[in-house]
Amino acid sequence: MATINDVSRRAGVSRATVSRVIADNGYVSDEKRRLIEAAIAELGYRPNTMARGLRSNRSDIIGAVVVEVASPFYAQMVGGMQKGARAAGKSVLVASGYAVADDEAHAILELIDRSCDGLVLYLENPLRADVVEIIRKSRTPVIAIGGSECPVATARIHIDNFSGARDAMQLLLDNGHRDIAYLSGGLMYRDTHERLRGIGAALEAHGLGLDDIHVVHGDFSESFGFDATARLLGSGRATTAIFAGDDDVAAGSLLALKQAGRRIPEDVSLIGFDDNFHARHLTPGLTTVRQPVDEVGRMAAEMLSRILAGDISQPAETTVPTELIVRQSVGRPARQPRRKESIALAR
Amino acid sequence: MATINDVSRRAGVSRATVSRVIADNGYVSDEKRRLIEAAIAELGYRPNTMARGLRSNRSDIIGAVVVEVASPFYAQMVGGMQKGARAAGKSVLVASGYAVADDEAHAILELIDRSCDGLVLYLENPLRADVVEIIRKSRTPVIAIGGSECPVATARIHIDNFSGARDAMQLLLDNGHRDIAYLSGGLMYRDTHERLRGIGAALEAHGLGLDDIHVVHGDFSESFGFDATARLLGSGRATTAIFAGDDDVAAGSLLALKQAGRRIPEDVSLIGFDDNFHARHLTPGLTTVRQPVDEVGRMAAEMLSRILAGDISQPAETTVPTELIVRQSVGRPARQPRRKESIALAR
DNA sequence: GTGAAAGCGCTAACAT
DNA sequence: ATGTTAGCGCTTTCAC
Repeated sequence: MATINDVSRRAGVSRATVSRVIADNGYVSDEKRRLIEAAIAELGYRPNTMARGLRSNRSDIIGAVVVEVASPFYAQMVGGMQKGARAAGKSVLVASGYAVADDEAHAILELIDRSCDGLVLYLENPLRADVVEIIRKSRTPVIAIGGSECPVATARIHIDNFSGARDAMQLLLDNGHRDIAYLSGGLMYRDTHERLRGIGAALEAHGLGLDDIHVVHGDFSESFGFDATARLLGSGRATTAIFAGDDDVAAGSLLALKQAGRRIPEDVSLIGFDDNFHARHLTPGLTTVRQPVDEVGRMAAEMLSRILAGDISQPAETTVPTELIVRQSVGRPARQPRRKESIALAR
Repeated sequence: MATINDVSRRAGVSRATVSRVIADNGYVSDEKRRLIEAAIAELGYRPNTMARGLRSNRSDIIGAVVVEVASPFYAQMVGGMQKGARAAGKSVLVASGYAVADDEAHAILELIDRSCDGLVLYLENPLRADVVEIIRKSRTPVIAIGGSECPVATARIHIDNFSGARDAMQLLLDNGHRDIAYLSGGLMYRDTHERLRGIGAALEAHGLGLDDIHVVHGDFSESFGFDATARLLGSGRATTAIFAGDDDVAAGSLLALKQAGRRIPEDVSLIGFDDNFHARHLTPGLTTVRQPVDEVGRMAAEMLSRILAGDISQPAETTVPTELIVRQSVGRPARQPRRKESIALAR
């Protein structure tokens, strides 16, 4: 492999001048520039990223920690980051934190060790103290997305779970539902709390409170959706609508409803969260709340690039709106002999 | 940030000895080792990967090019690679090639420039000649997965599309179907050809040939599935079973069938390929062929690690089996007045 | 505008 | 078993 030395010799200039051409900074006369470019082409020279990084202390790599790259949600986010990073001539190195504190710590350390210029962190656990220390020392800018608190974040991108959940709940209420179950994700997630607040706000607007619906806590998984729904149906509780913590939960819930012979939305309405790839492929199409995941990823990478370029005029906190996607899984509840007021309330 | 110099000074040894401890090679007395480890801990020393890489010409990074990280199929594959790489203490740097020759070339060059120790390539286009040259020169080992030819591959992992397609077609034939449409992916993919061969083999075993079914060429997309199926139905052609090129195509096909009021599998049977996440969530559950994508990713990373460790006893070519996943979308065709032999043949 | 010189932090011969 | 030495390929003052 040709080195910068070979190029400089061939072009009859010093290494410094070649360096100026590659990095495209400093003054170089047109003549020498042409000579150098010719030499580069002839030799098939490619700058050595390691040597560059060692010397300049930059790697042009953005490190990203997500919960699990293999899952569509995060994969899309990473895809967005790649696009944003590419525009700035940077690459993305991803590590999965598997929502486990030590794995997350491990992932971050790995990225720091690789001299990532900046980090995008989607964590599910509070940062381990030693990791906080190391990030601080390394002076690496950090963009925190959603998830848990992050004391080292230079900026934060945050999906508007509050409004998303509020809109979803409002849709159910506006349709006349009053016997509603919310299959919530775990309380360790900030998302969960925010969504609960959003749900509370929607209920309040209808003169109700969280106590008036049935909240079940579990996790963001299909099996939770299935089990919780099966239990719900078995309990004999009147439920005309289910709000699932996310689309995976909704998929499980849907399966349980179908197995129990319930029609959707005639017997039970169902609404999800995320607008996963499969949401529209469920039958009926799942009404849900879209989180603009790819866009969030792109934004994170772009923000980081700007920060790295020395642009400090970054808002510390950005909120990205969600969008209600109406498909076929929500309808009006059937007349319910057991609760007269539900008819009265349904305009 | 502390350097190896700080550590050596603090421990009262030479840098070389510290290096031996970090890299865990060469002889170091227990006493000095203890001293060094203490110094490392006290200083919070972390080796600089760039310096290391520059000197040793290894990066412990595996580069991967897939079609598109954001898509669930490749995301899972990358997830598998991460797992395999992690076991060997390596990281995975992913780039997307978007199935565009120049993007693929660009992605590979980027990974090579980053001094990846090895590459895992899932490409959809023949390698550009200059890229072949550069990979050769860099002497980077390459694992090629599926897709197109790759003249620089050290080893090849290959999903058994032939058997998968053969099994799927056989299922249809065994169920008594004779009026079958195959909604194929593009002919530029090796996968497509192999599946066609598999289909041919199944047909042959039943005394038939490819001419006896209706093959439509398109791409691996939901919209192709929808359009092709709509056209099929509009043509008045008798079709009792549709074999979709992949599960996305199947999803589109299913939608078109439902919109046309066809019952699945009573009126038309449907089979897919991939076993995507949503395959089981379609209604009815989609019978399909599972490709063990994550496992392929893991294998690729492990193989590469072994090759990098100097283990040459690698089989040059590995084939990973597919698995027929039987759900509810395939059944026996209804009696067909138009073709008596289809009843006779169905044992 | 260009070159000379000095290292970035580490590893790998080689010597002891 | 440990230290000495000589760079890996590049960038960046600092002169001129």
